[in-house]
Amino acid sequence: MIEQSTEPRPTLEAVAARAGVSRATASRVVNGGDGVREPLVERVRQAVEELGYVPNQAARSLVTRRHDAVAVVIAEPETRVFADPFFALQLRGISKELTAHDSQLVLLLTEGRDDHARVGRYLAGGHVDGALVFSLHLDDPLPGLIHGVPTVYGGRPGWSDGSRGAVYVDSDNRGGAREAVRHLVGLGRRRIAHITGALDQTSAVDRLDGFRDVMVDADPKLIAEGDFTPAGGERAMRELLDRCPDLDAVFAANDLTAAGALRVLRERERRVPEDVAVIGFDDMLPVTEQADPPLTTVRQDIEEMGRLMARLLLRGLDRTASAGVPAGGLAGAPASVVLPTTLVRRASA
Amino acid sequence: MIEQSTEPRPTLEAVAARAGVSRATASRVVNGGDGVREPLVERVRQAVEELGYVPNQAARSLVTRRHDAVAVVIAEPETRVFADPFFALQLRGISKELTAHDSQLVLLLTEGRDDHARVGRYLAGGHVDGALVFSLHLDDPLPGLIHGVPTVYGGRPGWSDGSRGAVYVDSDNRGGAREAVRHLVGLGRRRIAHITGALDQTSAVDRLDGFRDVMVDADPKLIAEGDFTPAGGERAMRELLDRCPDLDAVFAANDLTAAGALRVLRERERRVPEDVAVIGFDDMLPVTEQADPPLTTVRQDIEEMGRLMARLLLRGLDRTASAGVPAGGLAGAPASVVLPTTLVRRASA
DNA sequence: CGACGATCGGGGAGCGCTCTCAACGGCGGG
DNA sequence: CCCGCCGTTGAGAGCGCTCCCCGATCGTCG
Repeated sequence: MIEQSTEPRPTLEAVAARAGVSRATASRVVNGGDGVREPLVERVRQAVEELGYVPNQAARSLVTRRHDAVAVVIAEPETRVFADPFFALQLRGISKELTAHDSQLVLLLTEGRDDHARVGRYLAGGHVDGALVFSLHLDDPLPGLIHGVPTVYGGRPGWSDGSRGAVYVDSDNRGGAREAVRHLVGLGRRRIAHITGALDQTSAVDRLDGFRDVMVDADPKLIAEGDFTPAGGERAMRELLDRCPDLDAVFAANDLTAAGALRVLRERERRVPEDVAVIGFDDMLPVTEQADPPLTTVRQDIEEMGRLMARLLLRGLDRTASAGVPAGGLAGAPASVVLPTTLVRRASA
Repeated sequence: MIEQSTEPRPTLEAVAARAGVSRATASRVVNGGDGVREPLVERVRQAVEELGYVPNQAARSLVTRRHDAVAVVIAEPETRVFADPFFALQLRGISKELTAHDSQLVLLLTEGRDDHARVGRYLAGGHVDGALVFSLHLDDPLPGLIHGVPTVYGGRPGWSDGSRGAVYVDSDNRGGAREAVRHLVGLGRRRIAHITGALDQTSAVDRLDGFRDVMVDADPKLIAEGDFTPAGGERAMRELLDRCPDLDAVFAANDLTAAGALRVLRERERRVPEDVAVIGFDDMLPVTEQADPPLTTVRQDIEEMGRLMARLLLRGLDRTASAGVPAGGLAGAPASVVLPTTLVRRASA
C-alpha cells in the first residue's frame, strides 16, 4: 500500500537520551561497541530496540564517504541480457557475496549509448563504493567514463593497450575451446566447424582463438559468425551446412548457439552425434541437459565468477581504504582471476 | 582497476565561488534553475561544467529525505528466479521506467527466510523511496516486515483479508485461463487436463480457478500439480498420462511447464496437437516460438507489468509527497491494475 | 595511601546540501 | 516623483551522523 510514514524516525540523539548517554557513545555501540563498557552497551542496545532505531544511511555516508553499495553495470544492448541466464547467474553470485558483506546491489542497466553518460555520471557521483561492469564490447566507451570508482570487470575487457591493468574475472575461454576441439579431434572428426559468438566481445574472440589453436589451418569456410543467441546459431548452422555439407562436428561459442545449431541439424536430418558431433560452452543447465541430445559442453562456473568479482572488489576497497594508496595507485590491488573450465561429456559429442 | 580517488570532489560551495554567486543560487540552478536570471544560470552552469561538479547524493538525501532510489525485492527461493526469464523481463520494464524518472534500482534478492529480516531492516532504514515486491508466496512473512515504505506488489498478494488495500499489478490470470480452456473446448476437446503452477502463489491459484470456471465438474484426476518449471511440467505430465491415458488436451500453468509437458508427450509418442492439444501461459518468446510444435499460449505483457509497477509507485510517491497524506492513509493512492491477456494461437492447439 | 598512566565518555565541529527568511533592487502606479 | 510590491539573491540554520580531542575516571603500581 502506498503510504507515507509521517512519524519521524528516531535519531541517534533520541537513543542516547533514552539510554542516558551521549550521542558519541550511542554511536560507538551502534557501530560495534568497542571501547564502551558492558552495562552501557546493554542500555544503548535496549534503547535502540525500544525505539526501533535504524541509522540514517545518508547522514552516515555524508561523513564516512562510504555507501555500502556496489553498482552492477550491465552494458548489454537490447534483449540479450534477458534471454540469457548468464547474467542472472552472475548476479546471483554477486548478490550473495555482497549480502555477506552488508553491501547493497545497485543495478544499472543500459539500453543504449545514451545511457552510458547517465551511468558515468552516476558512478562519478560517488553513490557507490565500487562498480562491477559486465559484457563490455570492444568499442565500448563506458570504461572511459568511469573515473575514481574502483571497478572489476566481468570478462576480460577488450581494449588494445593490454587491458591497462584493469582487474577482471574471466574464465579460460581459449583453453576451454581448445579442450572442446581436441575432444572432437579425438573422436575422429576432421571437418570441424566453429560458430563464433559476437566477435566484439573478448570471450568470443578467445574461443575462436582456442579453436584455431587446435585447427591450425582450418578451412575458413568452416567458421561462421554467430552472436551467442539461438537465432544466430541457427543462421550460422544453415550457412555452414550450405557451404560445407561434409562437416562432421560443430563447436558452438555457447550453449544457446549450440541449441540453435541442433535445431537446424534436426531439420536437415543430420543425426547428432553420429553424423555431426556438437559441443557448446557454458553448461547452462536447463539448456544443455534438456537439449536433444543432451549437450556436451565446456562448463564454467558462472555463479562463482560473480561471487569472485564481488569479493575482489570488496577486498580492493578494504585494502585501499586502510592503506592510503595514492590516487590511481595500484598498490595492493587484487590481480585479475581466470577460472578454469571443464569439459562435460554428454550425448552430443 | 582498483583505485581510490583522493582528490576531493568539488562541492556546491566551490561551484558557487567560481560562478561568483551564493551557494543557494548555485543550488537553485543545479535543481532546475527556477527563479534565477539567465546570466547567472549560465555562469553557474559553466562553473559546474568546468569543475565537473556532481551533487553529493548523501548530503542531498539527508535534508530532502528523498533518495531517488527504489528497491526491487525478489523473494524467490533458490534458482527459480534465474531459470525463468519472467523476472528478467519485469526487471527490464522497471529499469526503463525508473531511469526515465532518474531513480535508481536497488536489487534485493532473498535466498531464504533469514534474508527477510535483512530486507525488512533495509527497507525500514529509509534507504529507498519505495519498494517493488515480487513473487510472494501465500505464507510469506515479508509484507509484515515492510513498514512505512510505499510498496507495489508484482502479482496479487495472497493474504486472506482481501489484500488489505495493497497496490499491485497483475494480469488477468483467471480470465486468460478461461479463454485458453474455452479455446480447447471449441476445438472439440473433452478430456482437458490442467497442470497447475506452484499453488502457494496466487497466479497459479487464479489460473486453476479459471480452468475450473470452464470445466465446472472436471475430473479431479485431470488436474496435476506443477511448480512453473519444466521439470515440474514433465513430472505432472507423466502423472496425468498414467492416470488418464485418454486425455486429449493440456492447459499448462506457464510456458516452461508446457515445454516440459511437450517433452513427455513426444517421449510417449503422442502427437501434438493431433492427439493432445497443449496451451501454455506467458508467451515467453524464445520458449514458445521454438517449441516443437510452436506453443499456443496466453500472452501477458511482462515487461509492461514491470513498467507499470514502477509507474504506479512513482506516482504514489509524488501524490503523497505533495498532498500531506496522514500516516497509513490511502488518500489518493493509485489503485491496483489488472492487465488483460490475449490468446496467441500457434501450432500446439 | 597517593599519584601516575591508560582508558572511557562527552562536547563540538563539520560532512554537503536544501530551504526558509530577510534584504535588496527594479518596476509600475498613484 | 515617491511608494510599495514582486522577483531575485544571499545568509544561515540545520538534516543525522562520525570522529577528534580533552576532561573525567578507573586501575594499578610504587
